[in-house]
Amino acid sequence: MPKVETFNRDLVVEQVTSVFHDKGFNATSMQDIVDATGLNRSSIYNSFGSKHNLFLECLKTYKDKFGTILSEELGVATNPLESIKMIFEFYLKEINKDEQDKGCFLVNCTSEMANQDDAISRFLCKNQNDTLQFLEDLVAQGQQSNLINQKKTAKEYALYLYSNMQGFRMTGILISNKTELESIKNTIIQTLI
Amino acid sequence: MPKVETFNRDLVVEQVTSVFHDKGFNATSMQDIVDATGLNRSSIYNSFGSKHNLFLECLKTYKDKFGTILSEELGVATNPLESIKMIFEFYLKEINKDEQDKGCFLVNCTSEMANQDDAISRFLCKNQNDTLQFLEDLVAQGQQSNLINQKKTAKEYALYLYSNMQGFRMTGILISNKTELESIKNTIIQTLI
DNA sequence: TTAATTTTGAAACGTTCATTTCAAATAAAA
DNA sequence: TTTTATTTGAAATGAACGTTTCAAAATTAA
Repeated sequence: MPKVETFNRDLVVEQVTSVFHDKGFNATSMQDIVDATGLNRSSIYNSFGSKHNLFLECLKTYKDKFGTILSEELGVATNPLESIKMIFEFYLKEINKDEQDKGCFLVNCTSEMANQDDAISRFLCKNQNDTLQFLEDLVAQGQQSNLINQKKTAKEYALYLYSNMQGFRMTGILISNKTELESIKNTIIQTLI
Repeated sequence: MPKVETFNRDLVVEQVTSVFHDKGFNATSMQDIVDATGLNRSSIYNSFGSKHNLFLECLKTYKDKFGTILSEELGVATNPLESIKMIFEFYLKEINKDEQDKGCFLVNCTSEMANQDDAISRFLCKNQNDTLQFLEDLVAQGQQSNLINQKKTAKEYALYLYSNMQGFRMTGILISNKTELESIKNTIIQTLI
């Protein structure tokens, strides 16, 4: 029967994601991917189909991993407002970790490909809607317990927070000053209180 | 003496900007640029030097044009808070005009190239600092006239607004609903009052 | 141990890339 | 009108692109 894939698929996806995240889809060549993984071209095509397909898999894995880590972190939150704070603190940590100022893979992908590639666009839209729903639930709970003001509806605050998440990630590309970024985070939260 | 350029440089830059804005730097080929302008390759190289140089010129022109139009619009503002509101209303109009959901050329460029290209990065940083200073001045004036609260310093609010400008432009790529976008704008302003 | 099936390595595929070349066309200065 | 400097058009440059090919190597069920 068949010889089986010898490489670690998860590891390969992680290595490729790192390249895509750094350079974007279009600036990343198949040669870059070969170099980053040490795999042969034919192994990559055999296992992933195409550069585009490989990119999509990286994107999905990144989103899942990101979501999982975030969920874990939010587990210790004592209330919904605390959860929202922790989301931005999580982003802040991500920005500080990001020494090459690559920004968020998902945000970059939106900027580069949302208007060019239907499959990517659908994925990003779905991800966006999930995030908005998640935020709306959090805000609604926060408003019920009077931790978050009622000047706006939960849905409106969800949109506001989502927009700020993207802006925060973008801002982190050119601004690395921790104090400045923390100030932005605090100002965003101030709106809800 | 010399034969003189027959084409309209401003028009050409505008045509090329449109392509770069739509597809980004890396996905735009020299052939795309030839097609968009109707010029010959050698004319382009003769007049602009390289794809990279042409891109930089487009970026600078975009920024200048953008800044000029915005300044004109802000001319009718009755006070600093009104000016800030109008900035976001201007962005809102830009998003609504943007039927192909291309997003902001400058934001997209930050996402695609800030961590890859020193010349571009320097330009973007300078532009960012100018914008931050402009916002800080506006906020400071607004605080002096008690139109904007003093929960945060002018500099902190400038950073917050800058981050929101980027987020707003990013959000506009995937969200086209005018009401939702307007709600985001209002929530951002609410923070200052 | 053999047969069946897949993954691999290395090379090649045709296409497109950004850029260059250079003679011909052009236009203003002399 | 001639000279001089420059822009053009068309073609070519070599390198890099994403993808395919195919025989050889590898693995496991029979």
